[in-house]
Amino acid sequence: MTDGGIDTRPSRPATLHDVAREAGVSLATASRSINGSTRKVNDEFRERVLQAAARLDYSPNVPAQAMARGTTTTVALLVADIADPYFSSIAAGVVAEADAARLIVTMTATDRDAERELEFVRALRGQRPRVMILAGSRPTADSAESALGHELRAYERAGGVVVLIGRNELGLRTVLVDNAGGAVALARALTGIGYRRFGVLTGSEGLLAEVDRLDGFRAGLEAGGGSLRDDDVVRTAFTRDGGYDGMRRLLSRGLDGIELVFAASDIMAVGALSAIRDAGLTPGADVAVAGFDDIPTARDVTPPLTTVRVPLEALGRRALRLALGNSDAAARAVATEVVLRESTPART
Amino acid sequence: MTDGGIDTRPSRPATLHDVAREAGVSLATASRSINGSTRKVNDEFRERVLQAAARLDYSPNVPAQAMARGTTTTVALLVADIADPYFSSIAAGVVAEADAARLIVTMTATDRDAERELEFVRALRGQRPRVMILAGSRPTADSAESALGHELRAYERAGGVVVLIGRNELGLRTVLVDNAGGAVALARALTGIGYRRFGVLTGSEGLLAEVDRLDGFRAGLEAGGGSLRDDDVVRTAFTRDGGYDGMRRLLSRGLDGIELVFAASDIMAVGALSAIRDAGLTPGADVAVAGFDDIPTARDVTPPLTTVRVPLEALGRRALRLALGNSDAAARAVATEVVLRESTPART
DNA sequence: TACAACTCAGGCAGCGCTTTCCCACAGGTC
DNA sequence: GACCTGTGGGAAAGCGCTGCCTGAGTTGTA
Repeated sequence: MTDGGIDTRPSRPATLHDVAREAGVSLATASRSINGSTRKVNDEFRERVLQAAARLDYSPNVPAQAMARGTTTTVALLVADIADPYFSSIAAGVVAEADAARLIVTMTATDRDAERELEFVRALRGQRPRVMILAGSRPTADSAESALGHELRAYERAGGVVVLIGRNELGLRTVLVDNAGGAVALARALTGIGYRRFGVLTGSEGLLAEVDRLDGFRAGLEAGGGSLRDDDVVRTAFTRDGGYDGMRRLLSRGLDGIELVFAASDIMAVGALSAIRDAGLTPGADVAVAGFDDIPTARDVTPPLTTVRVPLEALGRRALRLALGNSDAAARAVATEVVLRESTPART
Repeated sequence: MTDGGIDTRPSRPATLHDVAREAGVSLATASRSINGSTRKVNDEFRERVLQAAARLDYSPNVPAQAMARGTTTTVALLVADIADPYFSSIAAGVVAEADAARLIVTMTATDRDAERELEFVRALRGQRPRVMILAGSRPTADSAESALGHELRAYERAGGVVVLIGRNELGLRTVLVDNAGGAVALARALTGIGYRRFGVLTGSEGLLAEVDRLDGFRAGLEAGGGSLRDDDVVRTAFTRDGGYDGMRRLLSRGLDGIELVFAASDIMAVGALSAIRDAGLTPGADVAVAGFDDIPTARDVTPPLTTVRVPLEALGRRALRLALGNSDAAARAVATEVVLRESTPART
């Protein structure tokens, strides 16, 4: 870490006070020059201040500014799992939008643990973020629920704004995905290309997304003339391995006429594809598969996966816009779009 | 947003002062009770303070604490692209480790733009984070380089610590990946199962990772008796589409005896697989493909991709540990591991 | 009884910044 | 020339918290 002749002793960072002294002006003038207030500052003074700041490598102390101004420039984002493409895409959207608003994003993972989520909300509240965004659907009712609600309400009462993504509770601002509509459209598209007998892999936690997708799919089948028997609905974990296991269960029990398996998320569908292949069958040809979300991988598996595109990054952007008071972001659920690919070849 | 009978007027959040008054103790005692200092506090007093805090929904103002204490609890993380599994995995590691150290992570994306990176470093410096982590290799030399170095050095001089992931410049702390070693091992493994004639898809930006992987692969081939002609090395974008294009170039030019194409990253390899398939060939059988990184998708494509595993999350954890002064994290480059899968069937 | 030695609550001075408020001065008007 | 108005720099009061310092009260010892 040595640096030649340059002085590397840890010295305290330059303060505005230092800059003011160096420029030979008052603290107030220095402040006004650097961050530009409503007040005007003589050009020559400003120039002097700016040069002094550059000379001292001055960088305004954000916490101090926050305190003096009584407001921060922070957005807190709470997701279930950062490495999950679903959430990292949302995060990318939030960050991009925050960027445009010159806000900075702090990010934390709950690991899908309601206890941790509560704990983090509590801790994050202390940061006095302007906005708190919670992504990731959770079971509709649980013990930590009321505590979470209490915490979030206290935060809002103190002037914060919270936005929920993909869940609708507690009377808070929400960005919803049109899961039901997408599932309806998917079912109709599939019946439209000749499928009649279906199976479903869905989660077992009662998440909002799970329920809406299954209900929507059912409704769409009804409209399109497809059929789904209750015991062809397999409940399993909402993960790749869950999809694999669920599909295996279906296969070992005997497909019994099922032509297409709808997995309630793409990662489950990916697991299902592997299970089909491991059983010696060819996905698409022997049994078709469709998913939901359109994660990037969906294009890259073989056969490419039919799915419903959820504009994840847009979801993140919209959440922040909504928080910042952009009312058109408050519109109805984010639209989804059916994407037919080779995992569901047309049946003629 | 209405709330029944409860008062929802935005009121200023409770301060420690309020809590102290409510509990009938001094500010100092309230502070000591809530955050626990070296000083002891009478149990009864503490209890009273804690209850008052709960009653008022008190949440300590972190920026104010930061200022009073003269130190924050923030880690700033700068990555190229949050939605990229490579970076989101690293981020997950950083966040997990930060969590353990009760630090919170702020995250920003540079979009692979050196200008933006510089701008962000400047802005982040103002947050006075304890640690700054920059992930994502960049061309070794460019115009913004010296400015970036200046900024980072100023930050370190003021007591911060910066860690670079996957790049080694400016004499800063670094977490390095053993790209060369992994590539050597991969080449030997591939020659070991019978491959002799190779092609390579690599990036065109001169990134450290690109260079090391290619050099290592060459060295491994030499040792293992494989051959790689200079004009069988295709330089293209370090992305999925770059991989697709590069492979197509190779195919349309004629494979000319190439048995296996090594793509310098998994996403490029995924693109290459698609290109091969689109050309009517079967990846694995007609031409083998290997990648690098072992992103989750690598298992899910068909055929599953042979690659070199880079423990991305561990990389993130290690970066933070290193920053926090855990010296064993300063050890040598993070080891990588060859993972042979069906995209490179043994040639007998 | 007197005094030393502790213990621990409370007072208060900052931390680095923004933002009134005050005031000096320049320019304009009658 | 007296007065008003507008402009813009500087002094100073906080923002919410921590941590040093003071000093009151308690216990122990001679």
